[in-house]
Amino acid sequence: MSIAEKKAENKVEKKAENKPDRYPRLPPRFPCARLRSVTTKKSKPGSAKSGSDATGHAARKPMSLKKLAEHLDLSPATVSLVINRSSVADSIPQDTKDRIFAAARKFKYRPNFFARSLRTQRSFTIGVIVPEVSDGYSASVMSGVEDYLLQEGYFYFVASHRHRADLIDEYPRMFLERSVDGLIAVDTPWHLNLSVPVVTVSGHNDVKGVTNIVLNHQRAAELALKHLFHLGHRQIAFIKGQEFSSDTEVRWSNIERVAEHLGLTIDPRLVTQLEGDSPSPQLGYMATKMLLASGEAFSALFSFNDISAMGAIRALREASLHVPEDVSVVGFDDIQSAAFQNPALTTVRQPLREMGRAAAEILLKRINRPGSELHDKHTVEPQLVIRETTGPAPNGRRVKGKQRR
Amino acid sequence: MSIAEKKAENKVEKKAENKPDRYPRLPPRFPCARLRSVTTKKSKPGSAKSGSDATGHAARKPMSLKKLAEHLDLSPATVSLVINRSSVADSIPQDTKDRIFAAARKFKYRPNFFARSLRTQRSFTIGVIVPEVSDGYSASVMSGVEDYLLQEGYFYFVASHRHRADLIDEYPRMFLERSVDGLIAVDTPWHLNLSVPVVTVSGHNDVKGVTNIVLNHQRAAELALKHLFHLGHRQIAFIKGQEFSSDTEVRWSNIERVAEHLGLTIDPRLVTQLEGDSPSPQLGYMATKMLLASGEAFSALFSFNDISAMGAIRALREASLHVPEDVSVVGFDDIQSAAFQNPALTTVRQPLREMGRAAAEILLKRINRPGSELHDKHTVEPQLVIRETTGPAPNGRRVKGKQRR
DNA sequence: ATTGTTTACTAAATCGCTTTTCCAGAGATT
DNA sequence: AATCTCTGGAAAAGCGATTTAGTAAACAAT
Repeated sequence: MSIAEKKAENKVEKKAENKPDRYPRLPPRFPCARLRSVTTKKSKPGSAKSGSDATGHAARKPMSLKKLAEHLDLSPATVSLVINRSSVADSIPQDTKDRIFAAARKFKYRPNFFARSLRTQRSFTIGVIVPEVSDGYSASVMSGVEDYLLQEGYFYFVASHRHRADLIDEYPRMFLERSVDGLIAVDTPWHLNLSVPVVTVSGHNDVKGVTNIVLNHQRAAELALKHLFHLGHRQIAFIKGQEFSSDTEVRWSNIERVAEHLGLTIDPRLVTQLEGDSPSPQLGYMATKMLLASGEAFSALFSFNDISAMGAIRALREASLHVPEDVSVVGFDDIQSAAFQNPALTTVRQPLREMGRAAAEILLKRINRPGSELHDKHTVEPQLVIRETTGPAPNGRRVKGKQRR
Repeated sequence: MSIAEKKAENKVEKKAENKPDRYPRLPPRFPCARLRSVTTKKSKPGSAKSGSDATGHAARKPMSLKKLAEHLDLSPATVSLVINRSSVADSIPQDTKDRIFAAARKFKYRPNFFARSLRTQRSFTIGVIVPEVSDGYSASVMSGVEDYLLQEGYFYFVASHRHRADLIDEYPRMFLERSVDGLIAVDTPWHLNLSVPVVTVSGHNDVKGVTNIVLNHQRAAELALKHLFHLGHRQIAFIKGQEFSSDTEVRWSNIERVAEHLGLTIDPRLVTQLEGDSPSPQLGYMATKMLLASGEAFSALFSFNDISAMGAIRALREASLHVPEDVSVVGFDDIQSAAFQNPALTTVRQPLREMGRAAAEILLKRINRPGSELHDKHTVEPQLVIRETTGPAPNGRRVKGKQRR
């Protein structure tokens, strides 16, 4: 056959151009998306020209497997097998492999993602659904998710449902249509039992097949309430999370339980709830206004999150109450700016980034080892960060209003 | 032919099952990703079972075009043409079309995304590159981007480069490998000239083929400086943005220009810069410490963003300086919590969400009408939000330290 | 009766890759 | 000499669509 002859030619050629630079390292089975997979070696980021040329050229005629094989006088099958480091290619001499890698590198060959995904039924993409990207909570979690995902060669889609029930239903379907390999739902009520692995962050519904990453809420409640209790606070007000927030219920029931253990009675008149889905402190401000309007006395306030605590503090100040002299305030989350509030916010820290990372890690594990037994819960620990918004309860343990009982 | 016979049969069948519910509306050419495209009609979100069944079933055997065609006794070509509302299908009787839509609906047919993208070379996906997802600036912009994108049936990938030059180079390439239809770069220096449309938000490099969405920085500088000037401030300190932040330079040069117009001289000793890429107020705190350590007098401080302004205020307070009595502070961005600082922050608002939306809109326009002339700049207007951190300059126009000149 | 024109579809060629199956030749073994 | 086992690779069947270039049948017009 003429192929044999041509191959001989090629071998000569090959020796001439046999540069020692190897084909970029690829992951075991799926080269596409790894970091640094095909770095152009010395293009200075500063030089617009090099970028322009490099990509302009590559984009004009993206090398296909077939053309590459043709050029090498090999079949596409062989090239594919070698490039994917299939064990079937074990019998192929290093020589040939080197030629293949060299050519791939030379022509900047990159497998077409769609073709590949079409064949393999894998997208190396996962879907992340959050209430709102620009919300600090979701964003922190996503940051952790991304961290792990990109490192593992996965990309992710994001969709914000903004608490619209129809979207909470719709987006997962759309993700599925796009053939994501898995889903992460952040702070989103979850009911669906999908055909791909799902991990939630702060999801509390027990749906079979989904893993929930959750905070140890009992511990969180203990940290906050014991802290206040030891400072002498007995009349404690609470701002619960919004109805739709998936942590609201669990958090609250744990607070109730811990309060009982401590012998603290929770006055229902000192409990309010955030209403509305704005990510601004406004909601906490409103809730606190209501608390104050009720005329009930309280010396401490435990708010659902830091953002609402900020609003609460403003409301207190407007009522001429000093924090923490008159009222102590404890937030939740420990967002970046908590430490820089005036006064700096005492808060219960959630390791949001770590939770995101864990979610991604567990998800990929489930995707890649479908057999492994799945734990339906992964718990992380909160941490109390004491700053300036909490202090000893004022004498008489209340700030104003009539004394109860 | 037997096909004709079978068709006749089918027509009878059709009349029997001809429900008036139409196949979900599809976009002109590409049905896949539109919102609400295939909503299951009355599955209550609350019912786990319905979700489970619906998707469990659909996932088991996703209907393919071929099988659908087979079932209809038509060729895949016909079905495809009809479903995509191709004009070639104009000659097909409404009757048949209805049958097709009905069947598609009945079997929940959804075209395989990869197969389709493979053929059409379009992914209906765009890549968004940001410094860091969990940074408020990026997140707000992304929120706007997402808004428009999802509404138009596009999805997006996110990647955070965290200011690593190699990633700034790498991620766009990875996006390209994934065949995104376009790219949005947020607050990221941009040099590449890619084969797909690119829009930057706050990018200031003139790369041909990329559209920059930018703030009117001259106006922003005017708003802030005139405000301070009219309050009597003459010794104004500045915190510039980080070296790597793409707005830093433009913002600063505009401040210089406007200051000159106003007859304000900027004392180089009153200019510091944020260092490090933490998204916390810490950076502004450090910068202000240095400002204070220099011993130079100033009665106002214009900070690069709200986050750093928070840190600055804390540093000032620690130095026993009152805001705004001793020093007025102006931030930038108007993030959600700015209004809830204590005191509430005066700041220059950037319409970040709108900028993101505009970026997405312009990008899609360029993707879908490649011919249209492209404007390389789209400017949006800032707005001064006066709150509590600015006030009249103290007598003598300085707070402490030796008087200059 | 022949020639257009519609009408209503279909065949078949991709898109670019993966992967199983097969196969020819070389060397080793019986 | 016949059989076996490696080696080194090729063929081909998909994956699930899109889309161009037809084509048979029906009808109309000349």
